[in-house]
Amino acid sequence: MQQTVRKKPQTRIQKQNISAILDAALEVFSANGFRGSTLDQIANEAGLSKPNVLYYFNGKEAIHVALLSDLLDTWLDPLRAMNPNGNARDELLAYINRKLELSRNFPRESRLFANEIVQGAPRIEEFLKGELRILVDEKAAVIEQWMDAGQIAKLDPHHLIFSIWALTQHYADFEAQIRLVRGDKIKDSYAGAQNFVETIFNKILTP
Amino acid sequence: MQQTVRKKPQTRIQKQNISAILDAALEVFSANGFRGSTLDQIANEAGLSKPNVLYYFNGKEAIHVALLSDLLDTWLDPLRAMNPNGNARDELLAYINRKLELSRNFPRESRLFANEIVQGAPRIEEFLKGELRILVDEKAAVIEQWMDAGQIAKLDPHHLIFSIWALTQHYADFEAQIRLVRGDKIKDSYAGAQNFVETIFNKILTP
DNA sequence: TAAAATTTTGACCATCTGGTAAATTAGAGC
DNA sequence: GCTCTAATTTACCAGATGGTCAAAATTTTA
Repeated sequence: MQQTVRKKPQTRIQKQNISAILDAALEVFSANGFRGSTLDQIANEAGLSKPNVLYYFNGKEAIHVALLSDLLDTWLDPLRAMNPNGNARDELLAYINRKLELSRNFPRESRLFANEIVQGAPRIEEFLKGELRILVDEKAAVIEQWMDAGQIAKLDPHHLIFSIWALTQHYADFEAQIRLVRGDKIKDSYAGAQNFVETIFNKILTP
Repeated sequence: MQQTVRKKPQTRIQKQNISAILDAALEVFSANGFRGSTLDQIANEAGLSKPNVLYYFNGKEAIHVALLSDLLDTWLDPLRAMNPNGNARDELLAYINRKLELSRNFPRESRLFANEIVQGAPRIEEFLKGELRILVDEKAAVIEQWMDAGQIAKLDPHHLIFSIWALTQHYADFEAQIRLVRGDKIKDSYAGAQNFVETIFNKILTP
């Protein structure tokens, strides 16, 4: 029973195929959701046969879990990196920029996440009300202190965090909408995004 | 061949069952996406048998199309209602409030839409690059005039519209995340949302 | 290079799922 | 009531899909 988590070190072939499967699965799951994706699609995308894919993972669900576990970890990083002792505005704008960069560089991961949440987050409920909630509450408290100290405008810190998520992830999750509405006029959906987001948050945070 | 669109007037039973099917389908599709939903689920939710559902609609796709057609029409209304001759700030804030109300009152519709977009908008591509694009470009021009006239801050009007969508729809589409992250502390995901959104857009629009 | 371990494949299966056809039941109009 | 139409059900089917298994092919190791 070979799995991603194993005692023995991975062989060359294992490393290569497991990463090919995960990449293929990310492509397929992010574009079709869990139920909308088939093992055949994933196997095809990975250039392997279906039984061969199942040789490396215990099932469709296991691939999805492996993908999400990898993702959730990195998903917290930008928020975690916000320094309570730094300058309020700088820290928040840096966070916003990290989040926007994440959307830009990992749109498939963002959409994988979005698919989960839109459909009620059945598979990441524990993460959301566990790790994420603790981190958010902690950072919301930090933001509130900054506000109380008059460094930035007084706002609901939780809503502020949500608004950052909404705006930054929108560019990845709703990329299709932006692309089609903007048409061929715009080649890059992110064109002007960083500048715009930075501008409005500067205004929002000004007391 | 009975369809939603028919010459003969609908009978009492038809009206009742078609609306039951559409409501059930909205519930199921918005929670699972198109491929993730089954006719059995819809039939079950509607309290009918599967063949009975197919007596009223030509197939799974037809139900989905009927649902989306109904939706797309109302989706444009808030933006359409923005009056070029009105006061810039009032018009934009009114639009934002209408959009937020729509999310609050029709979260399933919002998620049905979100599911489509996240997965690449295969079924509403024509709408997005047709009707929606025309309306958006038209309203973006209006906003730009307001900006040029100094009524509101100079920003990219398209990005401004996207940011309104991102923020208002976030409360419906990512409701699961908000609910789980906030925990039992908050009963209503929209608590404080209107106040927050209005506050930040007031700041954003101030020259 | 031969044995051992790993990797890949082809042939299958059980279940799910969208959809159909014919027969049966219920309703509306007279 | 009687007839005609509308509505519903029962029994299916064909294809898709997740998954299994044993045999074959390949790679690694001794």
